[in-house]
Amino acid sequence: MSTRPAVTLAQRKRQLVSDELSEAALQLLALKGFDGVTIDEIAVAAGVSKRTFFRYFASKEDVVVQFLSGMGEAMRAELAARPAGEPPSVALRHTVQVPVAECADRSDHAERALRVVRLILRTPALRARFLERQAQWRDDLATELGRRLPPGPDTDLWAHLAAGMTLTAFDTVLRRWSDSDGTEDPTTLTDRAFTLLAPALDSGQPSV
Amino acid sequence: MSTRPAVTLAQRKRQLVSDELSEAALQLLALKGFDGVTIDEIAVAAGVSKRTFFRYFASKEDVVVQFLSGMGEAMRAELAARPAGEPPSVALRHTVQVPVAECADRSDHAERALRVVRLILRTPALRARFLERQAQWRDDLATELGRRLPPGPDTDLWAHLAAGMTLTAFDTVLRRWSDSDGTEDPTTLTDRAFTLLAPALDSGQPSV
DNA sequence: TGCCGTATTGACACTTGGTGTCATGGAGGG
DNA sequence: CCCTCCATGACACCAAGTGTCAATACGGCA
Repeated sequence: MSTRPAVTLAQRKRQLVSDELSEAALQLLALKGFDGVTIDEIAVAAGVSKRTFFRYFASKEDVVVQFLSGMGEAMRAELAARPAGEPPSVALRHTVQVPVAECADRSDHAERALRVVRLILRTPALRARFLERQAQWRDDLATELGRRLPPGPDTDLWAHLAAGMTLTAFDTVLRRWSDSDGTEDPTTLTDRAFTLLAPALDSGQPSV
Repeated sequence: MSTRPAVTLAQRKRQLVSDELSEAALQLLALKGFDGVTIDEIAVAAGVSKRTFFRYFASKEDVVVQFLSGMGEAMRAELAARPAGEPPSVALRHTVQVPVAECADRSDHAERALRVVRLILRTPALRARFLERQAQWRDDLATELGRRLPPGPDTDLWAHLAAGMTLTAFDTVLRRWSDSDGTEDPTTLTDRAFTLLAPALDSGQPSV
């Protein structure tokens, strides 16, 4: 066959185990709550040993949070791709819409996302990890925003605040979406949020 | 003697143990890092058993985070005390200045605060707990803001976003203060941040 | 003064999260 | 056919928390 497959069999096997673990964990956690499930249970359910679990995930929180891992990079990439002349409020709104759209579309994937988000928001340990991850995204967005601006004394401060407002909007939308059990449309919610934020995002830029 | 002292001897003893524990923990954690200190060490240093430690603090993180526990309530109270007619940006700026002022004043208390904040910001587990606590404060500020506004369809959304912006400003100021080793003045930093946020805080209120 | 209910504590055992180490076994390459 | 690499499981181990129980000290009361 192909002498040099783009993805080796070992890699696919690894992915398979990871998926199995993820699946088992989400199933059990949603069913019995975060503290009601031990890692041994998850590992056994996935047909591996506890030690192997920790070769795929750094912690119990990690299984859940890694489910949303792509969002940060997706947002950063979207922001980087927005045209330079675009007003910040528009660029950032589109940035947030990227992960939000994943929740908005009506598919089994979206339904699973709702379950995960609900689990995160109502479990303090998970919520804490999620916020930590958000803080990381905030820094990434801030540096990306810094690239779009002429350097000035308040540029860095403004970038961090703007990134913070953006993530605040994201977090708020996510919570309302979760609390409403997915009935509220996160896309229009995001638009409304950015209407409120726009004055600061667009006119608040430092005047040297 | 007084037949019914306002604070009993038992209560004072409890406070004493708590202080001793806090002191020992902060000392050791700042010295050897969060993961470099076991709870046994802290307990022994304070002259109690590990079991007693957990009767005063829920977790290792809790010792540190509880050090800042007053801030949330102080902010909520300050916001509640601001005059009703005051523009949101002014009221919220003063709200943030309350905890910031504790860092700004040049005293041994402020120096200790700097050590604690630095420890929190550079320790992922502590940072996560701190963000969790901030999320709580955000909800509190949001409900307090809701009281100042006429009820409308976007009032709740606006309140959460405004509270989020406020806490973002707080977090950003804290980080710059910590990164600059306390040389940057957090008070003026806060003022600058709210100058940037004011357009959204004051004009962004929902029109029905 | 002597007794009793209550709160604090230390000791101990136990569960669970998380890590280091090693031996095994299977897949693929020469 | 052998050799190397990598994933895995088994095991021991540490540290975070928690439940339980006995001892002790405090405060009220007769």
